[in-house]
Amino acid sequence: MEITRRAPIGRPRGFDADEALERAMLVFWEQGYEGASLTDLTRAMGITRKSMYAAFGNKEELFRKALERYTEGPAAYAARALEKPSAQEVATAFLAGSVSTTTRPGCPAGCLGVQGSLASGESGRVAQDALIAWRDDGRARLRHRFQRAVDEGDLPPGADPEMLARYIMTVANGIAVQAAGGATRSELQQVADAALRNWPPV
Amino acid sequence: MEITRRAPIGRPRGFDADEALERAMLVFWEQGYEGASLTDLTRAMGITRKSMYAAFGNKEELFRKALERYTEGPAAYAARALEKPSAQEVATAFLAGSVSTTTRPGCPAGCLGVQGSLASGESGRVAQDALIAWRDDGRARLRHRFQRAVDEGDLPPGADPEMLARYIMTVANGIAVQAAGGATRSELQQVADAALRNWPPV
DNA sequence: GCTGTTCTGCACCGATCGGTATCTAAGTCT
DNA sequence: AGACTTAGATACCGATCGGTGCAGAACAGC
Repeated sequence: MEITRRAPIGRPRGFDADEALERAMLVFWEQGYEGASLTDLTRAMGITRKSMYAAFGNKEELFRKALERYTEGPAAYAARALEKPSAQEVATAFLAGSVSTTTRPGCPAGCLGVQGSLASGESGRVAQDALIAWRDDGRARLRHRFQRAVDEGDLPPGADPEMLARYIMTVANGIAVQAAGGATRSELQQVADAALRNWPPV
Repeated sequence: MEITRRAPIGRPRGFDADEALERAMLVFWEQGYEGASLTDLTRAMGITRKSMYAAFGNKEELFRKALERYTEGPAAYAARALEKPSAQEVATAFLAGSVSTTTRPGCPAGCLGVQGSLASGESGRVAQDALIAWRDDGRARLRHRFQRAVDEGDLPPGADPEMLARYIMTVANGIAVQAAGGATRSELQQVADAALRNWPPV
């Protein structure tokens, strides 16, 4: 079989799909899944409903793709934090990234992974479940990282990676809620610092 | 002028308004403001749209009244916590109440004051603002209580009531998000305990 | 050129949204 | 009894919801 890598047949689309997805992500971030209508979304994306459906499937698929983009964009601080050399640095960077992303000027306040669909009616259930899985995934990565830290002696043998991961994720979620309510970056960084003051020593 | 306290004139309503409001609160709690349609609400309340409008005004007013009921019902742990004799006990009771209310069997998981309308489109802005004010109020009460504790020597003179209040509220908000994602009561109580381990000593 | 394929713009779909008009039933008042 | 007031049921309102059908425009390969 022969795989050809040519220009796609047919009329090329007249918009940048990446740019459109970025705009959609911002609308979901600010208004949540149910609060963002197709009219809001396509207006921000600068395309028609038909083009959106052709390029992204439907509203649920668009949300999923916006969430992926969020993970690799504004929420990339999480992956970077996990690569820090010590558990203490992981936790510190994770919370600092959470503070800075939820209070970034020019972006919606808060976290898409929290306020995108925290509670919803039937129509938003898919988005809600996607975000629960997203947060669970983040927590699992923290847990594995802390388990590794225990194995490597970076955390004391009695440390509980499961609980520590949930603790950090809980504080990050709380920071997101506070940011959505208008808390400032410095106020939240103080909170993050306080939350780490009892971090288990080596 | 003479004020008469008689039975109201006209046909008496055929439903218990308190009971109906309780049911509406549960729907808002589970589905959020925008996710709860009038059909969902009135079906759960067991009354018609017309009766709901006559008794409660409109959807926004119904939400506000449901939030009041939530404050005096499921969220009454907050007021009780503020009356504890020491700041340490206030913080401990506040977080324990938050854990137990957000994970109560038979009630929706999470906190109405968080997931009721964390992010929304234009139509949910009123509810969103009401919840921001609700959380701000709770935080202000904690701050005043902690300020009193500083004045009374219950907290060290260097303690920052503003920051401590925001810290406790942030952890409580995070607990609510975690509960909405299915975290169990014992898991969250561990998190609450961890969050208090660095509480400023006397 | 022509044909095939895909994108765009617009009108439109049925369903549901929050909210109401109308009529009748069920009470209190004089 | 009869006037008055309010609750309840039904049907309905215009607007908006997520999602499509259709005709024409813009590209590829031939």
